[in-house]
Amino acid sequence: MPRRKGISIKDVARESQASLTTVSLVLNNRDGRISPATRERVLKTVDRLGYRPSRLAQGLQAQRSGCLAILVRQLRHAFADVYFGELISAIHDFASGAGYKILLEVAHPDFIQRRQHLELFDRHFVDGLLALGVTTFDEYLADFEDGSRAVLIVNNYLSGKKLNHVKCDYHQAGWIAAEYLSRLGHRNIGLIHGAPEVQTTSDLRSGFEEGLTAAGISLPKHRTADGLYTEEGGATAAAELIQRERDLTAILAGNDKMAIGAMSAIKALGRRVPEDISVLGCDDLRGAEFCDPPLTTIHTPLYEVGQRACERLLALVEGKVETVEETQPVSLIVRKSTAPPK
Amino acid sequence: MPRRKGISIKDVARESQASLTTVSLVLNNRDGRISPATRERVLKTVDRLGYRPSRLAQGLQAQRSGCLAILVRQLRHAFADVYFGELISAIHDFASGAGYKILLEVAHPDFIQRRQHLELFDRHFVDGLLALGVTTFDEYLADFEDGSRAVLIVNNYLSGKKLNHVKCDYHQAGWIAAEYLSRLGHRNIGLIHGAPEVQTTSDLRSGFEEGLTAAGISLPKHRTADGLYTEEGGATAAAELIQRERDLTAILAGNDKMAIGAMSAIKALGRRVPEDISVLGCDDLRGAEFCDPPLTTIHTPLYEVGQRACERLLALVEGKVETVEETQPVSLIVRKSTAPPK
DNA sequence: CTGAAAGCGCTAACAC
DNA sequence: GTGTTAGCGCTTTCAG
Repeated sequence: MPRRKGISIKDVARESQASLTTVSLVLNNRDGRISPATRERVLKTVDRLGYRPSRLAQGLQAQRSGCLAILVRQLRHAFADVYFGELISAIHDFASGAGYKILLEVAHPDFIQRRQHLELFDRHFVDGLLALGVTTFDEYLADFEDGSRAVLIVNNYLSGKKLNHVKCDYHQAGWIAAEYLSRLGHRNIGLIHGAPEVQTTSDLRSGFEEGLTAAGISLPKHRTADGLYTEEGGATAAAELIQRERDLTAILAGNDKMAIGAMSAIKALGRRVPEDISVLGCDDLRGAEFCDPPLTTIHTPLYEVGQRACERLLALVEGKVETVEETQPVSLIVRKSTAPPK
Repeated sequence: MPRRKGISIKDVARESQASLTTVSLVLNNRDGRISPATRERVLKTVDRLGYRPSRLAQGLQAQRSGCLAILVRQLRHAFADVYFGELISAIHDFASGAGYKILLEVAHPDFIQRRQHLELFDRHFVDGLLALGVTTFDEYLADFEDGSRAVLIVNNYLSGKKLNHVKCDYHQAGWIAAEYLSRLGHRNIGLIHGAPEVQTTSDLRSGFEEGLTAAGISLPKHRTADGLYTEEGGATAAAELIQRERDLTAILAGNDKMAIGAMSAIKALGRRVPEDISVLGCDDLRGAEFCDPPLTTIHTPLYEVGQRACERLLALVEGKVETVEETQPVSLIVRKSTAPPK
């Protein structure tokens, strides 16, 4: 295999009868002082030789790599998850628009134990890091509390830890859900929540409970179940809730996946959605629209959160801001999976 | 935000009373010639200072970045696709085991037009590239035919182009499907195929046709339909096939997604799977096992293909091989969605 | 056994 | 306007 020759700035300088400096100045548009003729000559040569400055050398000089890391929680098939996929797409789009590359990392135990999350910065692999799927178990994140490295948690946060984040308002989501279902006339309402180690799970739940309380409705423990944020988990949880309380008329699920699982379980039990039981999701990811019946859900602006997270991270990287703590509003999308109780 | 100080090899040399060379030799285990005492002293200092060599400087010196790119076809939510997710996970796992980082890129038109696929190499962003979701439309890949850059197509290929690849044997998959369905006794068999611009689509189809022919069965055009590789597409295609030929007793779908879509359409039309119509998938991704009924499918070893692709790419990067053209065997996984015709 | 010095490719003071 | 030079952090001859 014929290896690339490797054209350097020296070659351009020689071939265009100019010095290294001149070439560099032209290429970096610091050419207020360069004569148009020279400029032209240099650019022609660059083009002819197909010269491209080495990022390695530029990075060494500038002490930055031009890369950002996406650190994803270790989950089976993390990269095959629509939720993460949506965020990754958003981040990638924004980053590449800003001239940054994206490095993919998975926070498996070995990665953490070898302190690679720090090495990423200290060895100049990346200039910043976005953490996805963060939970309270992720104690390594405390290493970033000193703010010496540009790190930002995407669509989550850790209560009590001083860590940058951009997220949706899950407390508001819970409140909106409670208000909507109670206003439809539901009284016996269940909750299928996600993994408790995820901070936003608690937020959704507390918002939901507060909203229900405001409407004079309680959420006893037997009307809640863990759906593990998966479809199968949602199905199991729904079946359990119905078994525990046969006159349940509505269910809020902590994400769309669990809502879809819940709907299939409800149908399998011979009940109808929404005639017998209303199901309300949360996320509004692709799929929510196309399931049967189309899912009423709380729209969390994930793509926007991903983009905004990336934008704010770059502000951190460039030292333009010290701290980022942002919460984006959510909204209700009414489709066909909810109705007044019979 | 207090920025990192940046400890360099110089600091270690000074603090440990040794020269740059000595420190470097110790760190790279080229220390046959270093006295144990010095060695110890250096390592202590490295540890105390928390020194980590800069990848930028090392890379500049070695003329390699230690990164590999995954270039994914531009699709809506490419990163949210189980198929790509499985491959990306496999590649990431292998690469990080081998000390390489993964860079994520999407082959959108702008990326190609700016020839960033070449820039990735020429600017030393990456040492190698894996292309996912390749189609015959991807003409930019011809730029890699000269073999000067380490590039490998994952689970596909381009007929007529001299490009490295590691893939599953989709021709065999088609043949196995034909043999299995015909042996069950089916004669009126339909095919829901994927996008024709994907080479493996043709392979599956030709293998299927050859297998059917060998069993004395034909596959007229009206028994085939495009399912776009999506669930909705599979559903639409199945409905159409059944409408065209009411005594169809079996369907092969080009991937599991389309098979699952087909099953839901069949059930929606009041037919049963497998009693009325058998459905056979291809992929055996998570989901195939858990749908209703569990899907009989052709298992394509995607995780293994991803790992192998990465391994072979590294061999290309390191100049150990010139060419890679590998095809992995597939196998039939019988579950509950197929049965003899009534 | 250890160190001085060159050089990877680039940028940016600082001359001229 | 343009060129010389030092230096980013590291590895690697080559001397001692």
